Amino acid sequence: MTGRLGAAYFAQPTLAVAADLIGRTLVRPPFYGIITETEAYRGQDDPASHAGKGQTPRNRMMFGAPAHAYIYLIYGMYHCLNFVTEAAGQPAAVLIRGLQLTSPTPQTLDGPGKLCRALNITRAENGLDISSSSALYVGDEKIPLPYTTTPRIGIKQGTDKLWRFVAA
DNA sequence: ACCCCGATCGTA
DNA sequence: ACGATCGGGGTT
Repeated sequence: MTGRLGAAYFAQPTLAVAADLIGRTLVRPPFYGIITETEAYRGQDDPASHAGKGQTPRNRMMFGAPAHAYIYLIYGMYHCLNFVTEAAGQPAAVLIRGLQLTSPTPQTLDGPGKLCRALNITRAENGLDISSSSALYVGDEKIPLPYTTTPRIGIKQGTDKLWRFVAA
């Protein structure tokens, strides 16, 4: 008997969620995969975050309720999947960067753009409530995986923070 | 209206 | 090391 992670889970501090998601199962029927890489982004005191300079039409999901998807287009051709964290009004999210697919075909997805491309995730689903959607959610079972922390990838500010979490 | 550039990726 | 590709956001 398994369930899913809901609003109470994603309302936790962003760093804790980003670390804890390593080893959990992302469900995107017909795809299942173990989350192997994440990054934390917070609006406050985080110049690397989209929400670092306040709310805009693009980043508004980050300011909303936890357990919703924040999906945006990057470099004109790739999408990035995030899960909104912390309480509504507090801008924060966790970027899902790596997945070890187990079904329907074993495959390593290393990189947020590749991940979204493989799972057919686009901003058409921006704002999706992953606490109730059957199209996308995170299972509550967990495989304990050791992980390391590093600076986040592809940013020019905030590189001093070790907010990237990678399964060892 | 214009300009810059990005939480990326594949190829060279 | 570099080009693809385009929308967001700040500036004129």
